[in-house]
Amino acid sequence: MMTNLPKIYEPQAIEGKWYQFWLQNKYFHAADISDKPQFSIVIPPPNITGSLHIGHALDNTLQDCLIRWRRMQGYNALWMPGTDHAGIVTELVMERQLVEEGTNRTALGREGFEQRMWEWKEESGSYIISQLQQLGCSCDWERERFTLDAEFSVAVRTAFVQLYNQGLIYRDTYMVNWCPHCNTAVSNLEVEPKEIDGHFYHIRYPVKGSDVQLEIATTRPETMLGDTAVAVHPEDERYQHLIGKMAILPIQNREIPIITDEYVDREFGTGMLKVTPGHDTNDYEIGKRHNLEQRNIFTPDAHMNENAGEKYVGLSRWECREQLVADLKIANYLVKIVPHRHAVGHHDRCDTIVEPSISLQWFMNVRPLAQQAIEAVKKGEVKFIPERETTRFYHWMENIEPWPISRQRWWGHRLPIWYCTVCNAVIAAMEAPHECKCGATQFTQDEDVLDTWFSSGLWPFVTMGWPEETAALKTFYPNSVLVTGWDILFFWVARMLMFGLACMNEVPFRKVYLHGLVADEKGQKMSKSKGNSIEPLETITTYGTDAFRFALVNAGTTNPYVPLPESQIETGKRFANKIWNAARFTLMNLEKHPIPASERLDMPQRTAQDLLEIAWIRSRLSRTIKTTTDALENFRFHEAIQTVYAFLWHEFCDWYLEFAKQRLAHGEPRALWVASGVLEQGMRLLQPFMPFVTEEIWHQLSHNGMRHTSGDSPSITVAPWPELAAEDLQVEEIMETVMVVIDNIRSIRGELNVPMGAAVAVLIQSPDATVRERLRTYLGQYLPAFMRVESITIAENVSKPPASAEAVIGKLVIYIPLEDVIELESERARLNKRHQQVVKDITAAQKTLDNPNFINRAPAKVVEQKRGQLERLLSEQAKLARSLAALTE
RNA sequence: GGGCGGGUAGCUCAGGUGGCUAGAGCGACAGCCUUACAAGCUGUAGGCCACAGGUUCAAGUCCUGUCCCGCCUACCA
Repeated sequence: MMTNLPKIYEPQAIEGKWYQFWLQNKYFHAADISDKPQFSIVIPPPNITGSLHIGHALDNTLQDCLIRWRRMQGYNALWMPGTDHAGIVTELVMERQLVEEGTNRTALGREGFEQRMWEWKEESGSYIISQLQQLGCSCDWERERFTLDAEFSVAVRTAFVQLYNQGLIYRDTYMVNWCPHCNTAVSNLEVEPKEIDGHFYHIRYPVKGSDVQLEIATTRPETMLGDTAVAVHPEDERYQHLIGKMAILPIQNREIPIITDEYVDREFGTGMLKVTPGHDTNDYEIGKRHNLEQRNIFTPDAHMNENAGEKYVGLSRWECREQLVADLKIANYLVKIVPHRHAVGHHDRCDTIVEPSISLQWFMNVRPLAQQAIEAVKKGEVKFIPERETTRFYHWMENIEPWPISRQRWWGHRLPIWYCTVCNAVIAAMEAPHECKCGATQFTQDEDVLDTWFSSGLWPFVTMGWPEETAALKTFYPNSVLVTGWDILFFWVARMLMFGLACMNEVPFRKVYLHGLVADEKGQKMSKSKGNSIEPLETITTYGTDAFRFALVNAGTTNPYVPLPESQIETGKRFANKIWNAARFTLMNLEKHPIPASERLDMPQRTAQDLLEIAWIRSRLSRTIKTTTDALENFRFHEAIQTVYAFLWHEFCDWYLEFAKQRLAHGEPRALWVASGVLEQGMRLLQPFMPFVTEEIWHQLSHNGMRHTSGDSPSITVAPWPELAAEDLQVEEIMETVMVVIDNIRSIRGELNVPMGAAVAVLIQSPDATVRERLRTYLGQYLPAFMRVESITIAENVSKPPASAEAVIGKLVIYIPLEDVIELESERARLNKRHQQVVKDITAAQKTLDNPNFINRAPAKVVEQKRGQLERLLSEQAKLARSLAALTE
């Protein structure tokens, strides 16, 4: 038998054990074919080489709660796990590692580099998985996938070729965001505009055959080396005479036309725009409209190329800027430099300032798919929670631009594109072609790899076996829910939707729950680089996994930023300890009072013999089950855990167990037996949130004489979700009457500092026979659970004993004679405070009831309530006034 | 420039479709080692629900405006 349960809950002692138990018994496994209803979630695959950060912890805890809850409800619940190769980020980390080793990726070569990446993946790849397991995640690990595994490769090629054949994937020369550090094109989404303090450089451009000098403002003087025009607004009166003339580009002394374009803002700067079609998106558009030359002045790593002129070749962008400005100044072309704050695009992965450049890239025309996705959402095939995200989604999708999908990198899915070495024909195919239509048999495969989001966009169906028509695909697609942070709505969610519609002809998931990002106490997003982040594993070691999960779920609102103060984790730890001790108490007493075989603990309907507190706790439990279930249905995680917390702590522990103690003291163990039943159900309710401590307690209960009410389940993980018993409003109302009286007596004792050991006499006066009857029956049973009681007197009329404290609750009055302790002053103060409050409430209620419109228009029920309230208040006020008068005498 | 979210106790936050006296956790104060838990128990204090109007019998909740804070988004060089 037990009794050696430690007084303090020790999470470290049990967590590993239970996780292994769950794994060994395959409780997390979902069947491909099942009679049960399906429920499926795919994990947002974490970076293979990453480690668990606070954002993962929140995201995965919420998913685990949903999966564990549905599993208990009897769903065939699949949580599909896996990892992402994560393209550029991963490469960058590896590159840093290589530099430390004194080498670099060029030295290794493509094959050597890829091999290193795979080796690294093999050795560090399971790290993040083991961390997810420490967090308690109940993924179906047998199914684990990787976005770069062999099956994925087939799927990616299949999708690519299909989209290519539909004309949705094409190759084009276009202006893209170029990252000079990563040496690749990136998409708009990967560019983060950041405000920086820069300058406006005002530069003079002479006009050919004239003394006029144009004054042009720019934030990037070095790009003038690529200027091929100067533009003004067609209706700008100031410059009409210059239109069509040639300007002379300083330093290079190149002639460039002065053109007109609607794009130019007359109000901004000098109303005159230098046009650099090769390195500015807007200028590129202007250039196309006017057929201007596109001059590329940068090398891929953003140094100046030969087009920049001899003097500048080889300089970096910033060196060139400095040199050029100096040269302009000497040649007297520089008018002034003024400080100017503006947004500059940075590559989100390496924080390098991107260089818009023209290059030959592969694009995906996402517009038609975006339209389909919008329609699917409008038809309700997918729902966003919170709803406001729908607006953001529409806005993005309606303005979507072609997606550059090729990356000049090595770690990723290589484009399934081959070029004929003879006729340059472009062939998209699953494998290298054998023969070109020109007869040639030699091909080279495109060097580029796909944007990492291309493959993760296929995640919901590739993980289920696509392009094969597998049973899993049939069973689990579309997924039930997707849970992720709002910050990757466009990156990932939108893409999955489009790919799902393109490849499966069906949305990938029914609901998308977008939670906030974890922030510190100042509302700043937690991140390692800011140094303000909570380390999940350290937290788990210090507080225990369940405590951590408690805090995460409790914070899991849909606010854009969710603070996670340490105190919340502390609360989780205390809560775990609280229920641990409730179990300890229950078990210790069950040893002395074993449950007889005839006893039913499964919360059936109330029977006439039931003790009031048993009927009450049953009703409260039932309400808790209902509220918790409802909250989970609607993704209100905070409400769900708050409900269970409040029930277990403040109803079960604070009241019910105290009642049970009282019963035990009188040799009546039944309330205790029921306590074990309530606790068992409470553990089941809490299991999705705090799986470890609940499993431990649940087993302790079963190994120590308690017969479970959850059938033959071998683990709480697969035990049924608690079922509703009937709520009993009358029982709750009776108990409420008793509790209010007890609260008031406690309050008197507390305020008047009555020592714990002192027994009190309680006199209660009530004009209501029903109330008197209830209190006569029950107060004597329950009051002694909380204090020493000398006697209880209940009557229609009670005369106030001398030197007594009193409390008035509506028409009911409680007197407690306290000859030894009472101080008239403090008693008067107490009553006076209450009296003032009552008078205030009376005024308000009176005012409402005096309004004829209220009587006429408010629902009868509301009017009646208000009248009842006023009546009670008036009665209370009268009694308080009388007592105050008596005290003053 | 456009859009979204927020402003409720000292702090962090709850407050489905308006309706009894606006809640919780943490913190503060006072008192308790009451035989499950001092990581506990009991009691107390603390709110012009940002501000100003409006709708309504009734507003923390709905509408309009204002002021702050945060975020997303946009081509102002």
